[in-house]
This record gives sequence, C-alpha cells and structure tokens, in this order.
Amino acid sequence: MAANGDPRPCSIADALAVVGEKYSLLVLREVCLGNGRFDQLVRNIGAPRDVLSSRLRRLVDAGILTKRAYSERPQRFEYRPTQAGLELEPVLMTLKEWGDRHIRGGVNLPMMVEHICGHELVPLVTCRSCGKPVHHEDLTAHPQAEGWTVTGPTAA
Amino acid sequence: MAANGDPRPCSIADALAVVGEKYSLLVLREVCLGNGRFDQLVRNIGAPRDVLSSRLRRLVDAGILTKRAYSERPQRFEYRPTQAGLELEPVLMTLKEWGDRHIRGGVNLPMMVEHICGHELVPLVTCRSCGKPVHHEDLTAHPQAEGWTVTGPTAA
DNA sequence: GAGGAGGGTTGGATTTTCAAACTCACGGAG
DNA sequence: CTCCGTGAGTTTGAAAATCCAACCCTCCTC
Repeated sequence: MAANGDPRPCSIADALAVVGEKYSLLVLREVCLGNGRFDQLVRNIGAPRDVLSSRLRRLVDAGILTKRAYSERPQRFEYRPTQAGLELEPVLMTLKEWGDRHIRGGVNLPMMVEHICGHELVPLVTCRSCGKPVHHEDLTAHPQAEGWTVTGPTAA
Repeated sequence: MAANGDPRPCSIADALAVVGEKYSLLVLREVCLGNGRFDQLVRNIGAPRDVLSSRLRRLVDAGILTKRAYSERPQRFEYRPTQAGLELEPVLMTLKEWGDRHIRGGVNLPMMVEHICGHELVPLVTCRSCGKPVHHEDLTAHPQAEGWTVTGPTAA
C-alpha cells in the first residue's frame, strides 16, 4: 500500500486544477465563440469583474488563452484560445451534450452547434484505437503509482 | 439585442452548476473506479470531509450518484454512479487525455485506462453524424435565445 | 469639457474552504 | 463489561475566495 495521505495522482485532477475553478470553462466557451473581450465576458458569463480578471490571468499563465491588443490607442485587449485551449473544446462540447440530455431533458436547448458536415454536432466519445463509443463497462483503470488501487483493498 | 444582464443560457453552464464545484468531478472519478465509500473518497481525493459531505448530497440530489447501504448494523454506505453519472465518464476521460498531453506533457502518466478492445483508451471526440473528429474550425455555434450572438455586435 | 466605452482595481460584507477535533453506532479483543 | 478501532459523517473557528458596487485611467466623440 502506498504512503497515503496524498490524494490520487491523476491528470483529471491536474486538468481541473487549471480549468476547474468557477467560470474558467465558461470563459473558454466564450473565447472559443469569439467573444474574447472583457466586457463581453462579464456580460455573457455573469461573473464578477474581479474574479474574471483573476481567471483570465490564470488561464493566460497556464497557456490556455493569450491576451492580444486589437487596438493600440486606445489600448483594447482581446483574449483568444491557444492550441491547448482549442483542444479543450471537445470537452466543452461533450459536457454540453450531457447537459442537453440530462439537465435540459433534450428540449428547449439554448444553443446549437453545427458541424461542417451539415448536421447538428452531437459529440460522441470514441476509442481512438478501435473507433467504438466509450462505455463505462468497457473500461479498466490501471493506476500507475504504487499502492493505488482501482477498487480499494476493502471493495465488495 | 436581448435583454442582457443575464448570462448566456447554455447547457455547459447548466452542467457546471451541478458538477462544476471543486471536487465534484473527482468524486465522480472515484465512484466510477468503484471507490464509493466516504473514507476512501476523503483519502483518494484529498477533500475536507465537510466539503465532501456537501458535494455528495448535491450529487445525489442531482441524480448523478445514489447512496446505498452495503451493510445494515453497522450502517455503512457506498455511493455509486447512476446512468447519468456513468454518462459523464466520457467527459472525464476526455479531460484526462487533455491533461495527459497538456499538463503532464505526455510522460510519466499516473493512470492508464484500458479499453475492452485491448488497447489503451485514448478518447477521441467525434461527430455522431459523420464520424469525423471534432475540431474547432469545423464548428459553427447558433445560440437560440434572442439577441445572443456568436461573435458579438462589436467583433472584429 | 462632458459623457461614454473599454479594461480593469479597490473595499468591505458575505460565503466557502480548510483542518482538526468531535460525535455516534457498532463490532471485536481482552 | 470496558476499551479500542472503523465508518460516516458533524462541529468549530480561522483563513481564503466570492460577490457587488464603486471607483480609476485612458482614450474618443460630441
């Protein structure tokens, strides 16, 4: 058994440490939509300006957003996603789809995203190796750190 | 233009209102791994017990987890994912994959998930209609609520 | 030179978080 | 029977984050 007292080492936790604070993913949503200006973000997200300011700094520091001047004199800025930020968009879309079904109940959806193929985007998470959709019962986790278990030493 | 002052209506925001608080997705991770007992959750997540207690209540209320007694006398409980909870697992896996690449830099990964096909699970988000991988540049957003724009009235 | 707009910062009240200690119910060892 | 340990939380009090409104500064237009 591992020296515990430390939480499980995990990239999900690592990712959430960067983008898991309140509003961070909504900032990314807006920025991916092209609404990267401070006042747009405040309005569209509904976040306090100071918190937003802090999140933007953090996301820029983490390499998920960049801050660009779209005008000198008067100095005006715009936040845009980096490649890393853009690569989070599938996570956002997958979360949206879950929310559409499980919270909105599939009706009265407030936003539609169209794929270039001409249809509404309904994301499907697949296995890159075999191409099949990912289902819980097809997965087996292997924690790499010593002492970490999947079902715990006391599991049923 | 819409009567603004309200944030953008959006299923991503709705979803995050339920699973976006600190530790909530880590609870789901553990529960999906089969570690659904209170003390396991405390240890594996590293969350304060009171916060965890509050998150568990919320996730159960939201229909993402269920609380089951695995023993009467002494009463002992276990949290398990509902169908809605299980359907969030692809989001978790996609986030893990992003973290693997962008935070861990693709090396020294603390956890591996194996797909039933025999290979390591590397999730790929695809369009359900055409099957192609989802990329930012292939997407067009259509907000349904009146007055909401994609690029904003003042966009470049 | 008055009034915006954009992009923030500051101040103070309210909430959350945190860590450790505590509770309660039971089961087993001595 | 008494003491110890386990599981599942609750309580407590200090530290940190959030919220909101107000303010600031620079430029631009009227």
